[in-house]
Amino acid sequence: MTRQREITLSALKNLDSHPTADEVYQIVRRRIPRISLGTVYRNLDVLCEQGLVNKLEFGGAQRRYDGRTHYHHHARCTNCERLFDLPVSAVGPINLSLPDDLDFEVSNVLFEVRGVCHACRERLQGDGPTAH
Amino acid sequence: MTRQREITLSALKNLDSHPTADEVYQIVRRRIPRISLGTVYRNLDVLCEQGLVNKLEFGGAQRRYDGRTHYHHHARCTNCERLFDLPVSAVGPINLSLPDDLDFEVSNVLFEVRGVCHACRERLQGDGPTAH
DNA sequence: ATTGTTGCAAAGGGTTTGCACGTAA
DNA sequence: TTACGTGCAAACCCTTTGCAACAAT
Repeated sequence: MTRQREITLSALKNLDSHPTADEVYQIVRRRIPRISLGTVYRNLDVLCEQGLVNKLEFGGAQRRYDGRTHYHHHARCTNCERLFDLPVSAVGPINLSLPDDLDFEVSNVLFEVRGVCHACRERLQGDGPTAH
Repeated sequence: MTRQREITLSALKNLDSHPTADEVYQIVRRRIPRISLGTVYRNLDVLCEQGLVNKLEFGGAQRRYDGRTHYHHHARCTNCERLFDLPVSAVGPINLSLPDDLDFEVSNVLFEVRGVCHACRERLQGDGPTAH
């Protein structure tokens, strides 16, 4: 556990957002100015393998990282690309019954709740009809 | 509706797989050898906007296109990256109840069933303990 | 000593874009 | 004719990688 890895981890743990690798890089850089983005990527990978951090990959969007590793879902604003945590209770139980003849071994199911967040709705309304 | 766009559309409609843009390109090229990959991308975009085709974006995987536009889910093999259609009935009703204070306007929910397909499981078992 | 990690810079893969030319309406 | 679509190639963005120097055990 190098200084670089340690600080990368604590940056993520102290954040309650879901930063991209580059955002993590910018934060870590304040304490280790010469760290490289490659190192941040590598360390985030290692920390994921160790289960200390989660990698969030959403369709058509940049990868993000999450310092909270307990099981939860996310809502993604398709306007500003921010993510919002959803408690597990926000999504009812999932009943999967795949066709037998498919013979597919499910390992996990990923939800992606997409929509527009509060802030963006306000902004879009303001912009809407009267926009320049 | 140009020849390029027409043939791109029919390529996708005649396929029951979920090709990447490049796979569509390879197919269309057999009939329009000088078509460019850029044109295929642009036409797939237009066809999506017209609702004639669907764009499938999965976390951490290459984008794929789907000529069947009725509502259905997919199972994705994390080994070979192939997609398998799931009838709507394979997934029970989704009950979302987002926290009120989040004030998030949901537009759609995307499922990603991940696992290993039949063919890959067979292959992996063969490879398994006795692999090279 | 040995293995793992770093910074750097370049390569990589998929997708998008600027441009001048060509084609559909 | 006018707007739109095309082929080409370069740009783009995010992520990964090769490498030689360096640090951890």
